[in-house]
Amino acid sequence: MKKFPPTGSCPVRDVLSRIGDKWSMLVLLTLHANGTMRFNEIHRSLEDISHRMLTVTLRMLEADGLIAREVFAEVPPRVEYSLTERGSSLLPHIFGLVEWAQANKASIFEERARH
Amino acid sequence: MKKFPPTGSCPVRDVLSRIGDKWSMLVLLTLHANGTMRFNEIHRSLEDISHRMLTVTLRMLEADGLIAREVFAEVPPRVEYSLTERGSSLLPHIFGLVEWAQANKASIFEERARH
DNA sequence: CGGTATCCTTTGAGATACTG
DNA sequence: CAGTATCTCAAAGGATACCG
Repeated sequence: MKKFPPTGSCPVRDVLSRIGDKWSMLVLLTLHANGTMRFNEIHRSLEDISHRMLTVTLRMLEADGLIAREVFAEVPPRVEYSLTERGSSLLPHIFGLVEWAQANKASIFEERARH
Repeated sequence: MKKFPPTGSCPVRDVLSRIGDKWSMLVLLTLHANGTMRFNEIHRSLEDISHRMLTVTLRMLEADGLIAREVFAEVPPRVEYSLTERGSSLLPHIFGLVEWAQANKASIFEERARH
């Protein structure tokens, strides 16, 4: 029988658990859709993310090398975020999920209603 | 600017948040790898999932029509789980993510170490 | 503007015990 | 064997206030 070891010993589970959090995919999607964006642009694009969680999520994505952060020494300050190569390489797979969800959402909601 | 509306109004976010939880993908993966499985087989396959969370996850996947649950009226009881058509149709996209994670895990861990 | 820091609430999830 | 119920705790995440 094929087994799936605990998170601590499985790098794949580790990596996927990071992008599988509440906000990471959405940040990646909006950066892909809109190109380089400033902090508050991303904030407005996602609407219901809190200030704090946007910072946390951006830091995570940056630490994993999925997005790039560029600070401009201006007043008022300007910080721009964009997808890295690695971040871009992940996006087709996210789109795969999104398209599947779009194609299946109707029947899934029907199914739930029966339960 | 392209926007990404809140979960309550976005069916895609809703659907993806269900399979993006801690265990759903792993259950789907093990059912795909091993075919029809009993409750305790899945439990052993995942190793670190709790009894309770396995039940909860299975109920969710069943409610969304991604897995099928068949109860046999025997003593001791036997319950078998298997992927549905819809569940199977999701798997290629999960594999896309897994392969991406496998290909990128090494450089991601390096990147994290620098931060 | 783009953050940090703090506090507080909500959710996720494990442990344990009990049941048909 | 395959659950359900309860209890508990840790982690995620929101609100708010303050800072360079």
